[in-house]
Amino acid sequence: METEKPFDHEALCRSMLEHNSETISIRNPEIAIKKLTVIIDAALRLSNKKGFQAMSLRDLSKESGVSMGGLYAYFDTKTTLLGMILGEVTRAVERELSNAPQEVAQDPIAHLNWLIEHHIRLTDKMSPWFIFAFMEAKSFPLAERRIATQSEELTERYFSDVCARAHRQGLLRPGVPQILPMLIKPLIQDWYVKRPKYRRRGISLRTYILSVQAIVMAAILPNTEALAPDHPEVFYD
Amino acid sequence: METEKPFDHEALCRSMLEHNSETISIRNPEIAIKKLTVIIDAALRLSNKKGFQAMSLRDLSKESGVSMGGLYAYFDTKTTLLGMILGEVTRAVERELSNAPQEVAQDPIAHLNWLIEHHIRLTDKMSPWFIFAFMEAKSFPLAERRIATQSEELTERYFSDVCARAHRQGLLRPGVPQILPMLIKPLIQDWYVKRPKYRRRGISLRTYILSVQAIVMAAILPNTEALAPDHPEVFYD
DNA sequence: ATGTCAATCGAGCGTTCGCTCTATTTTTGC
DNA sequence: GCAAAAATAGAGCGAACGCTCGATTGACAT
Repeated sequence: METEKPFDHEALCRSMLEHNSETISIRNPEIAIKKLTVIIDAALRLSNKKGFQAMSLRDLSKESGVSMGGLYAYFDTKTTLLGMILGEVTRAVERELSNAPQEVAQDPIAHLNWLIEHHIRLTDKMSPWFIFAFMEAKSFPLAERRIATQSEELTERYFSDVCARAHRQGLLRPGVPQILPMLIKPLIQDWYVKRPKYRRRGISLRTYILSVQAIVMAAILPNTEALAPDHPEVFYD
Repeated sequence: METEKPFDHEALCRSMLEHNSETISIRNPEIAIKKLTVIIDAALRLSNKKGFQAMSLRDLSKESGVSMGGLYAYFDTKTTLLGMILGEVTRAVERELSNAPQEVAQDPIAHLNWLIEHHIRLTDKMSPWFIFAFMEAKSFPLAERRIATQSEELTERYFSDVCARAHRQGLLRPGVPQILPMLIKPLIQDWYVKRPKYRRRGISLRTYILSVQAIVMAAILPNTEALAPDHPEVFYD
């Protein structure tokens, strides 16, 4: 069973190897990256199907084609494997969302739309990773859960900072809920958390992004009429 | 102050007993309800802390104070226990959201606000149940997962029906995303999925409800300026 | 060819799992 | 007050778990 190749899976595993070199006992990086890719791929597939706890290492061995002993050359504990995947997700978010283009970052409204679009696109490309991080967060050991919480708060700060800047510049209409920045994340998350539903209904990634942007813009901008002249297919007629 | 308690665990467990009488071998209903309440209470506590799969029946026995053999008087399989809880959640949603007051149901906008408020309040009162259903949905066996999916679609239809009615009556502004009804659910879910965060920041239930309503109203109504004259504490100054 | 070491394997270890079953205690009917 | 019935307890069963480790393979320098 072969699934579609995710976004630069190999590059993610290379980064993963660098950040976990002390627990990975394989010396040859080429071999390590190739095999790590196979293992992580299988782990995400199995884990997202029936849960990380329910995935046994014998399942993982069978699905990846790597023996039990082979697996333990890449992690010393099942929990370590979990932490390795989580770490890669948080790194990706920080890497992708922190560097908005200069001309976008100057305008808070454009910046907010940029954050929404790129966050959704990132979670789309890395959806198995984000599904994993979201669903298994509660079973993390305390240390790893702290990291997850901080990552979540970082993401939210991107939104709240840009909203605060917009507010300071007088760009917000009256009556914008103070918790709006907290509610952007769940709007974004729904794309990968309930992805089969959107696929079933034929909702495209582009439509989804435009819709979330439209909702957030309607919530914060004074003049909402001028919003959606292009893209008529996205909206009620 | 006399409070009707439609949502306390005992009433839910009574309903649960009625709907699972064939798998529960206890004859005396009083005993059954009392003990079932203790068991379910413990099961939700343990399961929401570390996941249903990770909760062993020995854990559950210890936490609830009921012996292993005692537990199996109430379910024949661990999976059955999962299904019993899920069934009660779906029944509660259907029961609570299907009967809006006549005067509310006549106005689509008022109806939508009513649905938002009552859905959030329901999930608040039954939050351990909803957290359980949300987090463990993927580990359901196929049959139970079908039920969960149908329940999810039913909830969404409440929103999409009322939006369609509003649209037919010409109450929507131009540029309302067609997938907006799908995105109301995640806005509602965030209250219980990330409840500790909202508690940590001192966000009240009332503030949360008003905020979600404000965002949805801003997304669909032509004239959004008149929205939030009362409740100034909820919004940006 | 041979010695060396990284890479790989999978049977086996101790533990814990879901679940059962008999023994025991508590409640009920008269 | 005492059988009969209902409710409860927890040791025990086979299976599956996370994890280990000595045996085996493959690659390469000499």
